[in-house]
Amino acid sequence: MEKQTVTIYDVAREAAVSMATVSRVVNGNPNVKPATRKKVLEVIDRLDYRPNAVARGLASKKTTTVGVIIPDVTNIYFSSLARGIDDIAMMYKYNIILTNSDENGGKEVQVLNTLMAKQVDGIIFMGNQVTDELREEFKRSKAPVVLAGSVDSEKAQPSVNIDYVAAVAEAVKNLIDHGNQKIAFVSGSMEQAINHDYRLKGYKKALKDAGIAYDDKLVFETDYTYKAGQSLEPALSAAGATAAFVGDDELAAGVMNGLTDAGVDVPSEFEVITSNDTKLTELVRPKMSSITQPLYDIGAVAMRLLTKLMNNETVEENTVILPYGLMKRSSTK
Amino acid sequence: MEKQTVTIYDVAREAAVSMATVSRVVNGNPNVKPATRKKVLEVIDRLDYRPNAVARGLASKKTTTVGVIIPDVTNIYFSSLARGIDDIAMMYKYNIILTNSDENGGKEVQVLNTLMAKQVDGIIFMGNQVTDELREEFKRSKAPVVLAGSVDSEKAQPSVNIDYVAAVAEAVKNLIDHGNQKIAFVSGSMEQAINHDYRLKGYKKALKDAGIAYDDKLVFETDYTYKAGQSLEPALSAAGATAAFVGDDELAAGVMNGLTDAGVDVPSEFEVITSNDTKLTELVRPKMSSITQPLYDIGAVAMRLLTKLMNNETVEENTVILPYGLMKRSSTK
DNA sequence: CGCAACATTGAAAACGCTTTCATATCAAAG
DNA sequence: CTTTGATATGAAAGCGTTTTCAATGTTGCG
Repeated sequence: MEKQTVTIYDVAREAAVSMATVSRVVNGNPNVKPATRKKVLEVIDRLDYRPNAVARGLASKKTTTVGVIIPDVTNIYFSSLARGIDDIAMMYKYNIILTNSDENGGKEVQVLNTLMAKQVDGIIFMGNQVTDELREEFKRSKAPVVLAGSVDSEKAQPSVNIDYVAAVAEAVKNLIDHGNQKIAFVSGSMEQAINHDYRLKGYKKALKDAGIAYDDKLVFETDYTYKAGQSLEPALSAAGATAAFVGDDELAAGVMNGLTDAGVDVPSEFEVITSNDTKLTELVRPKMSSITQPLYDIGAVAMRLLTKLMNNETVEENTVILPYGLMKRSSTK
Repeated sequence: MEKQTVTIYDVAREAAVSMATVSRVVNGNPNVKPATRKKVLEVIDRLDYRPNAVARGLASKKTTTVGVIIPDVTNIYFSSLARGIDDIAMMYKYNIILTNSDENGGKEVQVLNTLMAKQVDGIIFMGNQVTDELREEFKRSKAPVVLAGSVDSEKAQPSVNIDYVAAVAEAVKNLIDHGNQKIAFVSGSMEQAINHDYRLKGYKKALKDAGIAYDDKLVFETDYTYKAGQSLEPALSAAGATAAFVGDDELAAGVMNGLTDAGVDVPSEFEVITSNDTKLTELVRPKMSSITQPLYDIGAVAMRLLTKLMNNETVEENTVILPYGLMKRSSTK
């Protein structure tokens, strides 16, 4: 009892018009006599006709779906962006094919290829390591690609971000102003552009401005997990750090809880400032001070930018920088 | 300079074979002489041919993509399921079209329709309120639908869940065993089947078993947000509750922090147990005791079930119940 | 060597729509 | 009435595959 599908042809026959006319009314083409339109609409309603988007995609070469590559949906930072992306996408009648990449280069390339095979009209990429291979794929893609909350040292792709260098510098300066001399820099892999090309740069800048020598013993490269942060405490203390800038909220929560559990009081004995201003910052105690980012908007703006690109509209600026801020909560003095 | 796409026809011409043969090698059909296969493969490689999935979808009536309806990606409970779904989907060569519904019936119906228009091969639905309209749409869908971590009182759809009634009953019994007599039931909308048909039932059962009278003054219906939980404190105290079962982790974190901030000590003065065992339970202090659920697995199993359904394999049991547990952390005595 | 049986291949018809181009229709103008 | 310039409509050619069916090759065996 396979359900029978009604096609545009059925509608045409029943309404005694041509497929072309049905297509016109379905697509809102104005060149249809109102009476005809009405007649067709009635038949469509009666037969419960629903256009087949696949056929449409083949004929029109537009699928109204965009691919979204995300490191891990489970990471609030990225899922917040994703939410912004999806909302705007829906607003513009696009759908999202979402795939987790785990920031794994091989997987990313593979995913990118299947997205292209599926003829997505555009792609939003999140992930902070754009390998050469990936960059090549981006180039060969006929669908525009925009990076959201992610940077590429080559700056080849349109992207939406905040000014990470300035934001981190400001955050670290804040820590310095509180009298800290030994400030740890805790982040994910240094291979990621966002860490070595932006955050670390901001960190160094703040130190330099304050006349503090850079000491790579204070740089902790780990992964973006709660556990990783939690187990960092002994090392942090051993290095003599009295404060830390952390590149991810979950990681920061781990760091903070690890400290607290070890009897180090935050913020009186150790200050922590984090980067992404996700809801996690408010959940933990003490609440975490953070660089603030318009997470939802980064996604939303990236998607909006993508719609323009897909539409061949000229965009004034391919690299958009959204404003950041510093939110003082209770993990800093 | 529109990028030129190479089609199966180009490959056929260059390899001096028919499209049919190319199609065969692309699809791994064994009826091709090894020599021919090799020749075709070389041409494919040389021309960098990539099959157009849309055309393929039209011709084969299979798109290898499934639709996923999620209340909000930003909610860790659901994003954890989504992660399981995506991983298994990828394993079976499917892609995911992900859309947020905000549990809004109208939006859900609309989304469902566009998914069907896009000819998805199957659908995974998350959201705990299956309206009649939605149920109708499910029925008319020729793509199989499975509910993940979500229940429908009608039990019409295949689904993957835990035994909510038993789990909640056990959680509440635990609270009772600690000497609590006035236990609050805090959840989202009572219109959701999971709340009124399952959790509340479990709650009542536990009370009854312990000979405690049910008092609807202890039932707090709110929304699943941190803020909502946080602002519940005065009401909770006013009702004289000394413990609470909460239906969502973020909400529970709010409840707990609200209590703590108001000077009520958890767990000595007030115990809290939550439902979803997401990472949040470990982030907050005190860590939250929770019903444990195999979140990732719920998604994974749902997707696996869906693959079977899409494949017309006979499945022994449409309604799968995964095991739950109780994890004692520090928000209960 | 001849033929059955099977392995390979190709031609062409779908798949369900959009879009171009030509034809028809029609109201207003001459 | 004819002519003209829209305005409406239809025919048919794609879009890039899969798939069916028939045709052709090939092999083994008597």
